[in-house]
Order: sequence, then C-alpha cells, then structure tokens
Amino acid sequence: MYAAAQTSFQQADHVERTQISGPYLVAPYNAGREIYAEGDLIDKCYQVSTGAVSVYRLLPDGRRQVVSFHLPGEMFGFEAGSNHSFFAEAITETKLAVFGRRHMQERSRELLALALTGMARAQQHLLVIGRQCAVERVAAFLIDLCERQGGGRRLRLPMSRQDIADYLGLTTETVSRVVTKLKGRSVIALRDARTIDIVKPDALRALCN
Amino acid sequence: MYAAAQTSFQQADHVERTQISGPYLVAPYNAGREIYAEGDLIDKCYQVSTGAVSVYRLLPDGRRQVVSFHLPGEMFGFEAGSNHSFFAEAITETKLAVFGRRHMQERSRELLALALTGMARAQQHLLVIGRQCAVERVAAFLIDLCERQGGGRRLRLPMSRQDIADYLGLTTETVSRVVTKLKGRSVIALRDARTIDIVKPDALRALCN
DNA sequence: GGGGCACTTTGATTCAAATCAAGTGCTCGC
DNA sequence: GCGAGCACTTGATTTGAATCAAAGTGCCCC
Repeated sequence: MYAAAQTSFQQADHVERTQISGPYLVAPYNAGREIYAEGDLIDKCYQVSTGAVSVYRLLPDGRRQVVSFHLPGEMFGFEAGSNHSFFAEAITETKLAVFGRRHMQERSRELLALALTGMARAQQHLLVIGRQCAVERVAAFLIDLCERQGGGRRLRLPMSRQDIADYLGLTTETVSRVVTKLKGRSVIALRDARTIDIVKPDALRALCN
Repeated sequence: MYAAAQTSFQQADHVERTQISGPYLVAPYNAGREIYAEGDLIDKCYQVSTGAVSVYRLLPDGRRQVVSFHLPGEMFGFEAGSNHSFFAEAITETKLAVFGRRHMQERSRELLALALTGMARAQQHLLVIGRQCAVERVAAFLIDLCERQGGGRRLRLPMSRQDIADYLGLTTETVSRVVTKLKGRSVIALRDARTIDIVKPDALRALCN
C-alpha cells in the first residue's frame, strides 16, 4: 500500500513548515496515486509540500463523496480510531512530508487544533451541501479555494470537474453548467478549464447566499 | 446569554461520567432554550446528562443546517478558534454537565479524541447528505440514533420532523413521506410520531447501502 | 502531424424532492 | 370536556438537478 512512498523517501530540507516542525521525510506521489485506503492502519500523518490531495469515501455502488481537498502547507491523515475510514489520493503530481506515529504523539496539542479546524471545515461544508443550491455551492467552493491559495484573483484548480462535483454533491454536468453561467455573467473568466480569473469577487461572494 | 444556566447551577454528584472526569456543575435547560449562539466566546464545554441538544448553523435567509444532535453521555461545545461558529439549543427538557476552560486545558488529550470523533461524524454525515437519496438518509439517521440509544428495537425521537429535516438536508414533508413509506413496508412501526419500533432492522440497514 | 483518449461542455428529457395547499390529530390550557 | 394551536401527514404541482446523449477541446504518444 505504501510501497511507492517507502521506496522513494528522501531527506528534504526545503519544505515549508507551517503547522508542525520536527524531523520528517518527503515522498513524491504521481497524479492519481493512492496515499492510504479505507481500512489501512493509521500510523502516519502528512503535510502537502507541493500538489494537491483529495480525501474521500465510497458507497458500495460507486457513489463518491470527497470530504476534503488539501493544498500545500495543509495537514491531513489523522482520524479517529486506529484505521482509516477514508481514502486519500494525490490529485496531481504531489510531494508529501510524512510524519510518524511518535511525532503525532509528541505533537498532540497542535493535532487538537488541526482536528478542531477539520471538524469546523466539515461542518461548514455540511451547511453548503445540505442547504445551498448548485450556484451557491460552486461559488462557495471557488471562494474557499481562492482564499486558501492566498486570495489573489487568479485561481488554479488542481482537481477535475468530477472531483469538484463529488466534493459538492453535484454532477460534472451541473458543475460545468454553473461555471458556464458564472462566465456568462462575467463573474469569472476562464483562461482554460483549470484556470479561473475572479472578475467580480464581490458578486461571487454575494452568490454564496 | 448564559443567564439561565448561571443562576441555576447546582452541585451534582449523580451524573454519569463517560468521557471526562473532574469537578463540574449541572445546569437545567428548558426545551428550546439556547445554550450558546454564533459569536459567543468559547469558555465552556458540555456533556448531556439527560435530554437532547442540537447544534446548528443558519444562513441569512433562515435556511438551517443541524450539524449534530447530542444524546445523554455525549460531549459538545468545543470548536476551533475562540468564538462559536454555531448555535446550540436544548431540544427537550435537558440537563447539562458544564466544564470550564481550565478543565478543557487539563483534558486536552481526551478532547483530541472527541474532536477526531466529531470530525469523523461530520464527514460521514457529508457522505449521507451529499450522495444519498431521501430514503437512505432517513434510514441512516434512524440506525445511527438507535445505536446511540443502546441498540434496542424501540427508538425515541427527542427532535421534531423539522429538526430531522434540517439535519438531513430535506423538508419536513419529505421526512414524513419517507417515514410513511417505511411504515407501509413494515420496516418500522410508529407507536406515536416520536416513538418508532424497528420491525426489520436488516431491511433498514440494507436501505443505507 | 495525426489518431486516440480523457476531460469538458452543451442539449434534451426525466425524476426526486421542494413547494404549495389542505387536512388530521394530539396536547395543553381553560 | 372543549377549543386553540402546533406538529405531523397527505395530496397536487413545480422545479432544480440528474440522467442520457452527443459534441467539442486539448493532450499525449506514436
């Protein structure tokens, strides 16, 4: 399961340490590569160095819910219990700083803050998915991603329309239609399908409700 | 904001301590009473002694998402940051064990486990709301509640259809129709609107996927 | 440079749940 | 015991998003 990561560990001394400091290794993952699977033992946690990661859950019939995306600087991989309930995979070419079990125990104070933030994010996401319409969901998603990328006007989407749809509880077609509509109203502009310029940030923010 | 709680604190020595031990007080809340509001300072956390609590968020236009219900023995009230992002209110006549800030600091290890469990619950809930149809959502809700009440066949609902709808991202009408349909298939039986007998637990479980 | 493939967009139709609109029945206060 | 009000149920209709279907578009590899 961890074969790729374990054979390609390397020393790293250039990775930003925004949340947790200490000794670690950096592992590269190709786009689409699984980081952990449902049922795997939890014995590591991760910080995205470059690239992007999705954490998701599957229903037996294949329906998928992405519960979170993780961008550079963000931590993931800690869960309740001893085994993972979710899958994690690299969306694009990704490098991850990997922390071992010992490190997690030493740093339980930081982990608490991260767990509380994760809970808050998931609960905010519940409101979006449970009570907002398609346009509101996409607008909220774009704003969230924009802020997490530093708040500039240009937004790079590391994930596909399918990933976005599975995150927002929609279909790719609906996501695409909403994007087209926002483009039509000149709220956003597309350089290409994965690069969005936010033309009217206030209008976009107003759409979240 | 906490007036009712603060004037009615009383020593308690009979409340079960399933998660955290230590000195505390017990406060009674009438049905519908607010426990904390969005924006309130976070300086306490709570354990339900008797009754039930809902934690929810509101959109400016009044749409509401209940993010969690809390039954006897369960803790709530800890969030990221220094101020609440959610509202909490007693659903029925409720008694809460209240823990102060000092206690939360001393018990950060237990809090971590609770935060991780809370995150897992919220993420599981995301899958239900994002990717399951009305029947699946209601079935999952009934099973979850049943297990949290000890797993017997008879289920007492402390909350209204509106509360359930706001938890599941549905309307009261839809919740009611699903309940009627499950009753029609003899998967469940209703003693009254708030008391459900699970007649075919396996069939109910099969409906969740 | 061209073929194939994956991703995205667009269009037509269907469908599940929301909305709108009455009932029904239970609880509580008088 | 009786009426008012609220919670819940049921029915008719609408609607937003899903589904089904078919083009674009760009990219990689040969």
